[in-house]
Amino acid sequence: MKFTRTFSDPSSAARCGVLETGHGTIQTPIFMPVGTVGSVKGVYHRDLKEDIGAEIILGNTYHLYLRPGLDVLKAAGGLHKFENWDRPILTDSGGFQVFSLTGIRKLTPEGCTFQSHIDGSRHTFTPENNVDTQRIIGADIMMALDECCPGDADHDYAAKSLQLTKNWLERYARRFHETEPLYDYEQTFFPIIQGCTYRDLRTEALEHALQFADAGIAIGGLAVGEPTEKMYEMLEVVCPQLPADGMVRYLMGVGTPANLLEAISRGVDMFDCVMPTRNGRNGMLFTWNGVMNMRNAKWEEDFSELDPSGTSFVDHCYTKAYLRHLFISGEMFAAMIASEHNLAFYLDVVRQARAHIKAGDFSKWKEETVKRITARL
RNA sequence: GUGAGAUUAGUUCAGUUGGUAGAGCACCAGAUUGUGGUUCUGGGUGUCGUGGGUUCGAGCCCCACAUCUCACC
Repeated sequence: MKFTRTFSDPSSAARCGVLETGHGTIQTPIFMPVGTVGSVKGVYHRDLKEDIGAEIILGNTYHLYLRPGLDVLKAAGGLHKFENWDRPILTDSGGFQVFSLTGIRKLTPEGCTFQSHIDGSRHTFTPENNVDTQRIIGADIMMALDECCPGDADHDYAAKSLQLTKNWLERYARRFHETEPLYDYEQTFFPIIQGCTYRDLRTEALEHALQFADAGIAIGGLAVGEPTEKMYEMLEVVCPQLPADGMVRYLMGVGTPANLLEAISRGVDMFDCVMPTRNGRNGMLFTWNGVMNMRNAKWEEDFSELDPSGTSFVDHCYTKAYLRHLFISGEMFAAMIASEHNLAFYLDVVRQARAHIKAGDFSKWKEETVKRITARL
């Protein structure tokens, strides 16, 4: 895997680049739709490619390990074949799920044990078996197993948590280099920088993680309860200390469209977030002119097209009133339309960002755009 | 036609010895950041069927009427 920086914005840390994978190249900055269990909920793969323009999607190791399970994934020949997606896939290790979603989990020197949210069965993730699992899934980009430290943790907790993440990273890297891909394309893995909101810990984390990084590195443990300004501050601490060339920067789990633009201006290249799909399923639409809650009564008789400036076909063939009706009626079609629109919008946001970085007017454009897209309609 | 029961929020219903009413769902609004097709937070939106009566005071007690349900001629 190879990352090449192609353009840099003169007035900010924003940059463009190209990430080459075994399933094609990715233009950065990029947003990656989340497809936890092998499906971007409610969206056809055809639309992901042709309408939305997704260049890479996510899968989740925790969820896929529990269901359908490794036997099925192995028999299918990996996740790409299983879900019929021929572009790159990135898998989260499942560390976030194990630490944030499951109440019942226990840390051991070996790894972490947890109970399945499906049937309560007990399982253990270790850095070693996590590598093996992501080999079977066949992700182009595998994520290291880490502990996602809460945003409000004190320094003592965050420091101990970081030690665990560092130890697991070393073991993860060792296993990764001892093993080979199971399928006929290259795999790489990204280390994850933790350290909560503490400058010293973030610096310690990135210096350690860089020893194990190949073409990319992730910034984790942000947008997990800390103020947004703290998140930006941490990006300003971390990004300048990363190599300018050859290493793509992935901010995990972020965020709102405004978060994306602010992070891009601070040097981030890759994003993923459940917000366009999850919030979309709940009636929230993101647009260039602001955010709409499609459940609101004010759309009841608004027969204008969904989003006149939208790039998706759904923006022009359905009306606001119709989508509100579908949401109020609990129709699954509502979730499908909203997901399609939001993902198309997110991909349009990073597409426009790339264009403005290349045009050299990114900072000015970002300031104006953030004001527009954060309005409430 | 006779008898019994019922009538309170959009809906299903609660409402103590009489002190101008409250739950679920729905609805309205807000949250949601490495996805448990969610979850959470806030909001009561009312001519207590109608008209009288008793009472300092009636959703509650009394009378009449209306409507609905059931049973019986």
